[in-house]
Amino acid sequence: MLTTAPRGTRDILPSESGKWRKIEALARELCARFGYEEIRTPAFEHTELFLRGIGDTTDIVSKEMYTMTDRGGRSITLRPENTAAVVRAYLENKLYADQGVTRLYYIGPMFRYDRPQAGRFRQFHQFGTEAIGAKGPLVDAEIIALAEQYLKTLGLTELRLLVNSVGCPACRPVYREKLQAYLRPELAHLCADCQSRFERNPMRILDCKNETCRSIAKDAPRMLDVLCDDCEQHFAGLKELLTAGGMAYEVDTRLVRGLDYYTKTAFEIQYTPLGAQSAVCGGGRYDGLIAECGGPATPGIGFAIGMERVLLAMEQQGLAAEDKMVPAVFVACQGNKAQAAAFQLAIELRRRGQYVEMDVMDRSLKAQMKAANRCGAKFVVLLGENELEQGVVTLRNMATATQQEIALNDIDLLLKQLEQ
RNA sequence: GUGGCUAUGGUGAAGUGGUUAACACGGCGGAUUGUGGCUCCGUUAUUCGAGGGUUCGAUCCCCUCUAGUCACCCCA
Repeated sequence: MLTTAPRGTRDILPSESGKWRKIEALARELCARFGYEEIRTPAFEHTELFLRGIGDTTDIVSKEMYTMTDRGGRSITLRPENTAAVVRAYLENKLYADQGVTRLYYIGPMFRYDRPQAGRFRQFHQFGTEAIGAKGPLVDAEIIALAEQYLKTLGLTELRLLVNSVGCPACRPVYREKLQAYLRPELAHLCADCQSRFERNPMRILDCKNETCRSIAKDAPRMLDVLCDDCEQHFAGLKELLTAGGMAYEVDTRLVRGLDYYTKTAFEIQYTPLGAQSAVCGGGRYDGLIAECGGPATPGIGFAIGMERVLLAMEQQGLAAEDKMVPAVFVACQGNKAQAAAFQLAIELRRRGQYVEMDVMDRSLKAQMKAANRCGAKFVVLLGENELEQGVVTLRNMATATQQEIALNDIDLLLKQLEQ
């Protein structure tokens, strides 16, 4: 127990953290290009925020949240996703006063009490963006472009962009009734899950994998046929922009997101070889969320990308290469006095900006040379009793196996030689 | 939350109801006097995920737990 991380969590070790820095750096760079600025919100929020924001009948809220009472008697919850929290911060800090649209991004851990599986963790990391304040399809397209560009720039292929419209408060209830009317005669034949979905969220029945449910749902009315004029125009506009932007997409009328706040645009980017956890990016529009949280009626749209899944996909495609840091020089020494002098030299070189390796285990010179070779150091500075007496240092070029002596106090010359 | 499979050293793994748990990589030390990469030699698991049980005896059999993995579910 003491030596085991909690279920569904994992350590990101030095051998992997380089990959993380790489994909995080690209996220930041791309966001900068698109004008999105970073926001960092707390890892936990008042439970109420998620109940209201995400919807208390959703799976995420009803069975996957890490909720606890703090010592002050407040119910707090580790964030299972970050859109609700960003909206809260947006309202609390009155960011709407700044300008028309507020473009934000975040990178950080999320928490869901799920059964762990490849690509599914209890603590996982999302890179997400939110554009709050614009209602037209242009932001939708912009944000989809950002997500797509991110995944493609990482080198991923075999990506599928799925889009759909889930309607709005004007047309969704109409659709919901139509769908229920269609399904009602077959209700008894649906699987247990779908029977409970019938009242709660009938649209989810459409993407049930149960065969009977599938065949029943096959000819069900489609949301797209019932969209109100506003939603229909919005969706048409989005498709046009996606095409204009050179983004290949598929309309998936069954695409339903699991969070209640979505309206109009819903989209997902899949990396199909990942199997059951193929959804690498999910997002959509949430025009009602901000009002639901007590703010002025304000439209918004965003997406979230699962970093662990991105890394998995990259690994599968052999893209997980990372550049290892190579020291400019390895300072090797022999003897106590020489060790002190070598330490002094190493510290000075580091002050001057060099990556310097040095043995700290009193190992033999031979062992130090081996270590120098292994870490890929281009040079070794050798400082033994002989050198110390003469006030010099032996500089060995590891590739050519040539050596020269340099005055111990001539750091500038040493640095110059290291440049070669 | 449901079902299936799995669990041996730092890593990849072989193995058997019975006195010493293969092999490979890696690590460490060495192959004359202060020096790497190749080669060679030595060394590196009182222990087989944890806890119980069966047995004269279990890493190999049974149970429970824990963890991983796959499918469902859910989602990123």
